[in-house]
Amino acid sequence: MESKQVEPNPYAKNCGSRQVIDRIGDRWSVLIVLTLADGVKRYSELAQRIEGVSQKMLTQTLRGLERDGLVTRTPHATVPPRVDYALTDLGRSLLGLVSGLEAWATSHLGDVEAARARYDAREGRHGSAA
Amino acid sequence: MESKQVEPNPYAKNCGSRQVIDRIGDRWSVLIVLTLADGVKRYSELAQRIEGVSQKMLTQTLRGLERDGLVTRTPHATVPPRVDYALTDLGRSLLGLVSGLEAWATSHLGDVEAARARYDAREGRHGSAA
DNA sequence: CGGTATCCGACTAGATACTG
DNA sequence: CAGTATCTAGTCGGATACCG
Repeated sequence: MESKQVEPNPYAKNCGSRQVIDRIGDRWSVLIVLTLADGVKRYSELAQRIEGVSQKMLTQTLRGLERDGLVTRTPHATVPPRVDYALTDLGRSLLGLVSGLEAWATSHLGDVEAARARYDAREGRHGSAA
Repeated sequence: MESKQVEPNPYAKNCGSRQVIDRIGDRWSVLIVLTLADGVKRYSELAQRIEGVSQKMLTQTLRGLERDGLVTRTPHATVPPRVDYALTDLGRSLLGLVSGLEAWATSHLGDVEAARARYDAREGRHGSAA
């Protein structure tokens, strides 16, 4: 078989690496992975910890992460029911990157907000007072 | 709720750091920053290099990045017109992270695809054929 | 060339109601 | 407790048309 393995290129629209970037970029994925950083969590813990996520989005994102092999889902047949979520090795391999993202967001938030304020102030003077 | 300056916390829905994560997470933002990594580019070069982006999304994302202080926009009053885009220092500070993202996506693409195939195969046996 | 404005369809995400 | 199903509003994003 001579199907050449071209290197993954996120600029190419058909390349799967773009899907991977999409998943990482997902607003809830990042927060979920971050929340699972310090160990296994149950569904309700995630829901509580991640402010503003709806049940639908939480479940949906969790399923996506599970599908991509980043988290494991472990249901317990107890009553009341209980489901545990944890990072896989693959998920953990992403942790450094994701917490780097959080760190960047946290430390450069001020810069970004200042830049926005500057830009928005500029909007007003398009040549005429508005 | 809280006018006190608490430390940025992406879990809190009102915290700006979530907006920052959103911007980074944006599918086109990542690709644009990556494309600008090796220097200034003009609008048409970006459009060409980033496959599948529409003019609307390219301009819109570029404006967002400019507003957030990550890229500069430099129009030249020549004919035909020409606009150059480049990363700011802030934008460059993000480069390591973003290319780390690309590297992760590239190197773990196979794992993710395998996990997906495994998961999807599982779907078929929910107890009923479908 | 490098946009902007508008229209409109497709997908997203939230609220709600119900189930194992 | 941990979901699933459904409905719907809002947003996103592509195509098109036109301007500086």
